Amino acid sequence: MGVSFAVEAGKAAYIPSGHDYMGAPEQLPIEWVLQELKSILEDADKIKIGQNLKYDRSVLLNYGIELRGIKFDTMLESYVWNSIGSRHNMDALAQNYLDYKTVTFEELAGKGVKQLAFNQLKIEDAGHYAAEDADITLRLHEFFWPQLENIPSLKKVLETIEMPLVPVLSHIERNGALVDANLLGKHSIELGDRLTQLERKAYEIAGKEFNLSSPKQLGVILFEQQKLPIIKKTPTGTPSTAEEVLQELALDYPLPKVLMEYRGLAKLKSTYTDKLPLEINKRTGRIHTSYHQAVAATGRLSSQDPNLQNIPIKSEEGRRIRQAFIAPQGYTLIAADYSQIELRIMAHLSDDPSLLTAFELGLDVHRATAAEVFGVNLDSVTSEMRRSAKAINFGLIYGMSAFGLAKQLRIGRNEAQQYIDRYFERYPGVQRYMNETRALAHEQGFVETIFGRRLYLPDINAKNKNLQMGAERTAINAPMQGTAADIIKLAMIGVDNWLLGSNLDAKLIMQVHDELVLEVAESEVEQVRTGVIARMSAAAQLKVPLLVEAGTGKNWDEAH
DNA sequence: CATGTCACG
DNA sequence: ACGTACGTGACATGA
Repeated sequence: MGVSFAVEAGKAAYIPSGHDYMGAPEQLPIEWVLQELKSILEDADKIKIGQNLKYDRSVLLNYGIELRGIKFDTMLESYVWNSIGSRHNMDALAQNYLDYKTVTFEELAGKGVKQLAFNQLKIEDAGHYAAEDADITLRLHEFFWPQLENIPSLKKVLETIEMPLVPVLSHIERNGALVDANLLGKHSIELGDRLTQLERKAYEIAGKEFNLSSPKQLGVILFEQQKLPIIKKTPTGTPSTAEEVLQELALDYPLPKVLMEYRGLAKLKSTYTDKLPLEINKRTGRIHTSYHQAVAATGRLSSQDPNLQNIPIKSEEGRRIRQAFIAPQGYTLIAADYSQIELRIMAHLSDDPSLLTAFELGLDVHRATAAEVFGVNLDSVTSEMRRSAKAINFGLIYGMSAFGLAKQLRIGRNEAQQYIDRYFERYPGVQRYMNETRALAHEQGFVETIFGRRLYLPDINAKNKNLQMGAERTAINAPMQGTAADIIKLAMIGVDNWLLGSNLDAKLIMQVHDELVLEVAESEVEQVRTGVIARMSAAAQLKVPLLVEAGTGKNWDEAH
């Protein structure tokens, strides 16, 4: 509809172009406006400041303009400055940091079905709104940047991680992923049949029909009609019908087992096999998610519309959904993921000799932990011991309690405590690191990743002990989860820039926290695989090697 | 729009 | 006595 900009705080301009309400004045054609601006927008030496520039970059690219010189993004400045202080949309930032109330789009255009489109807004109104956006963005930059410059680690996170990542994410979003809608359609029909059967079975056991997808109706059947024991309550005090409850009830009663199967399949159908085909872009024939760079407090990305970071994998049925993510004719998918990256980061941070040695020797770390905790040789570790050790390792990353471990492993609390005690005896460095991290969090009110990204913990000294303990768990977890996020972001920048500067027919199409997925011409698979592994492994120099495993295949499941 | 549930790392 | 593992996003239900 138009372009707004500002070069000096307090002054801004709007060039209207596409407004077409009754009586709208004649305007410059957008193609002409952009042609005139093209040389500035594409000049890498003319620095650009914006709010969520990934979006602007993409819009401009639709008009054949490659936005260069993306130097500062106020959304990301805010996120690096304080990832949880506020939401990072411009209206909130203006309110929080400039004490300025912006005109919201709703105030201008109304809301609901009667809301006006932007091209229906009076040029005077639109002009004020759009110019204010530009002005406020510039003022926000002038607020954030001097403060970020004062904290070198934050400046570095912004300049070497978040800003260079913007075009990379834009590339991935625009590349999109190819999905076989036909295959998903067949899967949907099959799931539908199985759900109908399960429904019948449930009605038979219950003696009447009810909506299996309604926790409320289900609660009546289970706890009032069938009088099954209440194992857990939801936060509102109603009896819970969650998976773990059903699992326990299933030991003694027939209906919960049917419900568990129903829920699992219904989730796959409603969220994935039915919906993903609808997300395929008509023009490109591919699925284009949006990656959000300023949502997760720890530094991770999130994926939305659709979320491609929670595509099923754990069940056989789930893997069939991954099989629908395919490579086009002549291409292959590569899925490269970091092996145990958070535990490796824990080894690095804690400097624990046993943990460092385990990774240096390339041991199966859960097996090694089991050997230590249960006092046996590596060769004598049973699968049960390994399972327990794995739960302990994950628990440590999450800042677990004996209670949590006991629940996870379905063992007594005392036994769980013994496991933990034994672990800390064998890995004293880890215990020291955990204690130091908690103390530091209390002292300074935030924790940091290896790269200096901060996570503030407003509840770390709260009177409410639950809040405080929650903040302590976050304090333990955030440096590991956040450092892993920093590392893969650096790897993405390295991989994307390498591919762009090469003649390789290969592109990034997805990121799933510790995994990158690429679509590569068949003839170049080995070259790209080697290059990706090298760049992911070299994204950071830790005291332990960063192991990357990369598989290939015609679909995402096969590539794992 | 809140709630409960469940998919992923 | 109570609540207790970290981080997300999407769906169906029902008020």
